[in-house]
Amino acid sequence: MASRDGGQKSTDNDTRDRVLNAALHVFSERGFDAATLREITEAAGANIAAVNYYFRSKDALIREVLETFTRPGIEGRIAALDACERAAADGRPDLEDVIEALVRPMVQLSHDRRGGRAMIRLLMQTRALPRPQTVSFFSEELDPLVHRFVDALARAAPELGRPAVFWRYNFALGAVMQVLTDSDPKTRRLARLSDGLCDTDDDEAIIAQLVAFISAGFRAPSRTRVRSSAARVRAPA
Amino acid sequence: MASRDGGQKSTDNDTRDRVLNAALHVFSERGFDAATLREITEAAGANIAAVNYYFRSKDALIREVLETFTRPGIEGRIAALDACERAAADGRPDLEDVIEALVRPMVQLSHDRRGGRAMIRLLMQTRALPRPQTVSFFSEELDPLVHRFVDALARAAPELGRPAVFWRYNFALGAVMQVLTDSDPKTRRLARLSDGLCDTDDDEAIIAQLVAFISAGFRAPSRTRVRSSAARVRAPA
DNA sequence: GTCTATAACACGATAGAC
DNA sequence: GTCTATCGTGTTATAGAC
Repeated sequence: MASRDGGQKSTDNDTRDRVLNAALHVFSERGFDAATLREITEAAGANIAAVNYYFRSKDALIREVLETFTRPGIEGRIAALDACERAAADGRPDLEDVIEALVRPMVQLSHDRRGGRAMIRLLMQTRALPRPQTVSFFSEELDPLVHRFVDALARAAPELGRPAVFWRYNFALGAVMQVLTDSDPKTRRLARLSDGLCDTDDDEAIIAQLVAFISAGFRAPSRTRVRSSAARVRAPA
Repeated sequence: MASRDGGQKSTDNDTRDRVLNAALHVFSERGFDAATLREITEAAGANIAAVNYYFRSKDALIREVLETFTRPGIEGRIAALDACERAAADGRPDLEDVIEALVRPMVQLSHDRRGGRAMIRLLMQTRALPRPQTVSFFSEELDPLVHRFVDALARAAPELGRPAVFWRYNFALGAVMQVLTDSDPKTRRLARLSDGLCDTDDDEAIIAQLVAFISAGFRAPSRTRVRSSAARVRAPA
């Protein structure tokens, strides 16, 4: 896309990489709209015109940031899923293992100061504020991953119907994203609320809690719906 | 709740309400930064100067939108929690009931076209992109609610340690937010991914799935951490 | 490749007529 | 209360010197 012959870029371009990195961090902290190219290039120690030279526009820069930094997280989860499917010779992977394959790469990513944490923040933003471009990008990149996990989970919890697996995969993903968001050093909401009871810097603690919670959730029978009535209170519209 | 004499505004002001409503919707669809006062007033059928007349600035308008439209969701959950605590004479509320008190008001809100859905989107945005003003506002308004739920959940699941209750309350909240986001008519991600298997318009189905998943998660014993090792694959940084 | 200078435009805010 | 007109600022993007 940029220049060079083959199509991609040659990695020895210092300025381009510095801008790309700065863009990731500024975007993640200020949002795509509020972040300005001036902030980004300033943080990168580059000139404003550089972004127009290496990328074409702000939109193209956004796209490039997503494409560049999204890959590691996806590959991490694919690798982990591969591993735990290989470990299951009978084609019935262990439920805990599959869930850990989903959870661990994301949790570890969230503590990576070199871009992982910023990428997680960006992911949250694209979910909260869908733009045509980011939405299409993420669905292209992430949909296959979702289906792989849903398949694995369906095999690991065969008593569950396929719709239930879909629902619960989403619940699981939401649980992860929530806790990563609330563990963010920027806000530390969970640590503050729990008065320090929850150590949001302890990867293994987070993973252990998540795996325990989620796998129990997946083992719950699909409910045939008969409720006690007590909590049936209408929400004010 | 708005006001009358005490200092605020008299509710029979048409233009002000129209601007406030338009602001909610435009903010929720475009984000606080991208949304312009021109868009908002145009959508409200009002003049640009109106926002400066009734509110003081864009920032003040944001604040007012949050304060006005945040209340129903909070009150809904408080009312539901009150009800299920009253139903438990022995001070040990039913776990499913507490969880439904958390879940039902939010799910129902998300299908309210009159502002609830927009409010949910806004909530997601403030979580994904914390600004000083919204962060302080939400923590003032929502922290007490969190503590009430954590207390109730701790009584409903007495075998769980308090840290575990905090972790899992967050997991639960994340599960809800995720499924509400993916059920949003704007994106319909879950319906698309599941090829229609999940009916994201069916309140009761969503609630049933959520309650089953979350309560099972809360019933899982706090894990004493011994893992099988299979899925222990390092994520690429 | 990098920089300065600037074009072209949109924003929030407000003054002042009605 | 409502409107028009405009000010001052900051934005992306680019032309052109180095």
